[in-house]
Formats: sequence, structure tokens, C-alpha cells
Amino acid sequence: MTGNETVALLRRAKLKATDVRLALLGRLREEHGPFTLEELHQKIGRQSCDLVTMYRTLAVFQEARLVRRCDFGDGPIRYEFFDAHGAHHHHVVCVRCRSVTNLEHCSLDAIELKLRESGFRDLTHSLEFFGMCPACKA
Amino acid sequence: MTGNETVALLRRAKLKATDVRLALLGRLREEHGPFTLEELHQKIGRQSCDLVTMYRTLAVFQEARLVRRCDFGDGPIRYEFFDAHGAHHHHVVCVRCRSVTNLEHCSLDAIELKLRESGFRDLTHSLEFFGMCPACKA
DNA sequence: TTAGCTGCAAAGTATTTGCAGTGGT
DNA sequence: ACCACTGCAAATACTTTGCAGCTAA
Repeated sequence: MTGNETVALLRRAKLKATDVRLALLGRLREEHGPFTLEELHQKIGRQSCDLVTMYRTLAVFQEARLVRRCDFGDGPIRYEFFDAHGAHHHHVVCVRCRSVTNLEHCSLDAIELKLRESGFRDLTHSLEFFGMCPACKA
Repeated sequence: MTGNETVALLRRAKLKATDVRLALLGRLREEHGPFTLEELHQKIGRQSCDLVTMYRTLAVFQEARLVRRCDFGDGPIRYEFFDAHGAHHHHVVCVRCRSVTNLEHCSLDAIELKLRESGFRDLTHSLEFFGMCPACKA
């Protein structure tokens, strides 16, 4: 059952399985995103929790590596569910309609390996493509 | 003369060569950055222009492709001079001391080419690496 | 029971907008 | 002289902090 799996994910991260967290993480697991905090707040029902709780919860989720943070540089930060066992991917963002296309196969590990050899540690990276999507260009 | 070259850059972009713009673009050409808007404001002298003018000027510069925008996701946007004839590069940002290491040879053109074949146009990308630099790890 | 979670109010930081006046070309 | 540019004031957008009360484990 999806609900129980969501509870398990939270437990594993040593987080309490509250209504807010179950609703939020459940929604993120169902719909891929990435979504802004505002969009997520709407999706789980504005009355179901305070905006401040959203900020705090998403910060905690990110810390626990349950979500990944995406910054498209257009204002609000976006979040998407982070599957620990899946390969991560990057996005192509249409600058006109803001549609997001996922881009599988990230091959930047080679660069990170080189940086590691130079003494850098705990490396992560952020890569986003911006442009006009086929529909908008037409 | 560097000053005249800066004027020429502005003229070529069909922008008026005002004191503010000469000071700002001149500074960006001298020191690589990237710098936050606040840092740039300090560098050219706080009294030499209003913060609002900084925002507007940098937006115009970006539009004219005189500067490149860098978003490290830590609050303020940063800017660096964009040399139209030079290859662009990416950054490695230390999450502790915020030092920035430049990373030459960007090899993402291949990905952009594939996207172009899928109908995307006017592609740009943003790639930043985050981690602990050798000095901070010690 | 208690440490973690939440709501509400308030503050903080980054950025944008409106409008009137100034200055390059 | 004209239109781009600038300053000042105010507004907006996003996010964080403080504190008191609540709740899952």
C-alpha cells in the first residue's frame, strides 16, 4: 500500500509520520513535479497546513534526502521526489510556457570524480537547460 | 584603452555609455567574479548609483549578453562578465567558505544539440557544482 | 512524557514598479 | 529634442524566526 510505504520512508528518515508529512510526501510520490512550494500547498489543500510548515517540512525532507531542490532561477524554488535508488536527472525548462521536460542519463559523474581527485568532497551539482520548447517555438 | 573598449561594447549593444554603466561594466571586465549585485554596488562605490539602477542595469546587460547570471541558490543572484568570443565555463562553489573555482571546458553542447534535434530552440544552460573545497575539508 | 511538529504573527532579504526628473547622442 | 536612463519611494515576492501550544511515539 502506497500510504504505508510513505510512512516507512518517513520512519527510515527518523521523522514523525504526521498528517501533513504523509499528505505532502504522498503527493510528491504520486506526481513527479518539480513543483513550487505554493503549488504543493495547493495540491494538498491550503487548509491542511500553514505555508510556514510547508517551508519547514520541505527543508527537513531535503535534509533527509527525500526531495531534491530545483532552482530554475525564476523566483520560487521547486521540489521533486527524490528516489534514493533511481538515477537522478535534469530538466529542460521552456522559458515561455514553463513546461518541464525530464532529461535522463546524467553524465557529470566523471567531472565530479576529477574534482574529488583535486580534494573536493561531498559534491553535488545543479544543471538546468533553458530554451523554447517545440510547441512554443511554433 | 580599456575605457574606450568598454564604451565600444556598450555602443555595440545599442546602450548609452553613461557613467554608471562604464563603471559597472569596466569593473566586471577587470575582475572576473561572479559577484552579487550588492558586492558590485560596493565595488563601484555606493554613492555612484542607486541600488535600483544596479538591478535595472544588470538586467539590461544580461539582455544584451554582456553579463552572465549565476544562481548559486543561496540567496542573491551573481553576475560575471560574459566574453562573447570566449568559451563559457562553470563553477565549483564551496558550501562552507563560498569560494568559487572556475571549471573550463564545458561539454554540454552535445546535449544541447540533441535537444535542438527534438525541436527546442534558443538553448542555454546553468550548471553549478557544490561541495567542500580542499581547504575547508581539512 | 517528551522531543518533535505545527500555527500564527512578525521580521528579513531580494527584487520590482511607478513616476518624475536628468542626461547622452 | 528625444528617448533612454536614473533616483527615490513604495510595493511585492519569497523565505525565515520566535514562541506558545499540540501530538506521534
